[in-house]
Amino acid sequence: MFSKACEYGIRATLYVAMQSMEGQRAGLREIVDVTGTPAAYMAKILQKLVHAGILDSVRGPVGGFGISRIKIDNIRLAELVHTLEGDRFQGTCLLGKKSCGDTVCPLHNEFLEMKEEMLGMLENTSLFELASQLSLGLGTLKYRDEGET
Amino acid sequence: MFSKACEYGIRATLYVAMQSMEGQRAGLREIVDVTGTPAAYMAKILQKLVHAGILDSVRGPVGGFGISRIKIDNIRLAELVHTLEGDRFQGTCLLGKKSCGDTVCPLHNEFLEMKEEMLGMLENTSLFELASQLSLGLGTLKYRDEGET
DNA sequence: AAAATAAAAGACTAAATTGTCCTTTAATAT
DNA sequence: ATATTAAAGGACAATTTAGTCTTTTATTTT
Ligand code: FES
Ligand code: FES
Repeated sequence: MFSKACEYGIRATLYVAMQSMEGQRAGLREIVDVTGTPAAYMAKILQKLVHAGILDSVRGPVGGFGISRIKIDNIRLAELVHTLEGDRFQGTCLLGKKSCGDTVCPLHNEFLEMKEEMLGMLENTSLFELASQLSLGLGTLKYRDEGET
Repeated sequence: MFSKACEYGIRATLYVAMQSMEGQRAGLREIVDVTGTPAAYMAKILQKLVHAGILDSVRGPVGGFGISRIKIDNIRLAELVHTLEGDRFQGTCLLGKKSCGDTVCPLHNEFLEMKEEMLGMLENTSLFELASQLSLGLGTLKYRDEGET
């Protein structure tokens, strides 16, 4: 569904959001540990999120990544996905057309409703909703079936 | 959403189905022309579909690809996708877990309904439905925004 | 039987994605 | 000031996906 970069990025962002809500910064080491993802690769992804203005970072001791409460409330999954995947989920076609324009792919009609629902979901789900659930212990950020031998 | 191989494969299969319903075999040249896809790559994909028992093929003049009426009626999009993508869409997680098992990813709850709908759609949409629509002139197999300078 | 046709098969190249490593820069603490 | 810490940055390696090219095999036509 999503690229690895996007998966990792979502997981990291949610962890950072969770920590920021507790007034804590999250360091790379910590993020990588709690998500079980490749450190150097995650560093790149975090960098991208900082560049995009989604996360903020400070260097040095006591440094790490954070995200403001305003952003936690306002940033939607769609923005995260767009930052990490580009246009791949931006109002586009299931079968690879650039957009569902004038002429339409063979799956357009069958999947129209489903697609609207999915894009709506991405557009309406805030980081806050997701991070809150995580704080309540619903859901995990680290998967056994991934890396980590 | 889907890989190129899968996109191309779906488009090709639908064209072959359309032609088979008219009692015509479809050759690679023709398929490539009508879908606007890279010929040699499409050949690989068609081969895979033949191996999977979805399409049949005959060599030599008057040869080409076909699909039986029974298969047109019974094969669902899910089978096609599974053949061309492996398990990537097989009852699995939006965020990359192998399956929505005991512990669940942060998107599981929000997207559960949507995902069920999508998997249901893949499972319930037959080639016949899609090919019929194409025969009626609804939908296109060749995209301007793709290759083909 | 030969010539022509079209799929099968396999080896290969190109590009994108994923992942690693190593150096630099900024912040803090001693 | 200097040593330490942690992110930033860039160059690289590995893997996967996408795409090409060339030869072989099966079928049909002449
Ligand atoms: S044209 Fe393909 S989903 Fe709309
Ligand atoms: S666990 Fe991720 S969608 Fe179910």
